[in-house]
Amino acid sequence: MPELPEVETTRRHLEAAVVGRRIVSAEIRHPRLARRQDRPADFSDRIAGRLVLRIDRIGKLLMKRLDGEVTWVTHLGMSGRVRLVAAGDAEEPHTNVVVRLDDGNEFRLVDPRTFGFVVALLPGEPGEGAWTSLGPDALDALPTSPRLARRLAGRSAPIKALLLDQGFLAGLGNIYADEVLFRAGVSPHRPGGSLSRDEVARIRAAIRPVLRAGLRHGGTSLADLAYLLPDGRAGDYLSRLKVYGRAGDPCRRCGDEIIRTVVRGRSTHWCPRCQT
DNA sequence: ACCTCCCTGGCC
DNA sequence: GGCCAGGGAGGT
Repeated sequence: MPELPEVETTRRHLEAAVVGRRIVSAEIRHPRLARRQDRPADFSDRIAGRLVLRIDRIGKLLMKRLDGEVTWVTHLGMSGRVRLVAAGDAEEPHTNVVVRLDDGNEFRLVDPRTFGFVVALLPGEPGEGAWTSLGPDALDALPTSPRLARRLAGRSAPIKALLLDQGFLAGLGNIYADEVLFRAGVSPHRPGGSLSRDEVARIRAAIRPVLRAGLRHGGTSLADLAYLLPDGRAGDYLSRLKVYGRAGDPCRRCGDEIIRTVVRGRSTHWCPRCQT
């Protein structure tokens, strides 16, 4: 599923292919994808004819900066992926947003479960971070460990839940949160406020290497191939995962069995021997 | 802090 | 035919 490494991989593909292009037209095929726009028709009206100046990523959000101070925001939800193809190419099912560019290519948002969305924001409208009060980006703005420790102090929620909370830290999802906690050697069930300074430092130190490793491999495409790169290739970080999806398999470090528990309704994979 | 909902494909 | 996957919003 699209978490920070998958969104960043997508961003890099888009940056290479879309920056400098002008948007010819945009079409929302599935109205639910425009649910964050006050008036759904605004999306097409606001981005048509505009030049793509830059593409940023904040947490799991893609922010396309257009001329006229318009920002086109895309969130992939949990089943969304971007396809970048020639306009005439056959369309996959669940192609819910189509944006035509002036070079004959199309940006297509394919999202079976429609948890993703697009929105076009004008200056002064609530932008990045406004709807969820997004925390610092886990890759680009990772707080120092004393700072993280301060923000964890007094928190009774399990650390896994805090890592998934986009207001606490933006970008981690279920896969990479489990991988970070394994690398740090910390149990996902530990209350945030119970972590020692050293444990916080280990978690902090694990975050960027785990995200960068995912990034190097083009992200994680699970067996369902819900996530693919914009050119249709699969990311291959799946085979490198240490705990996610490996319940019942031996821990790659100690050989004990990886177990699956549930934290806040989310499946959680960890090694009870390596993570305390 | 907890629950429910949204939504569809894949699997048993 | 029912359950599961889960990011995020909303309600209590």
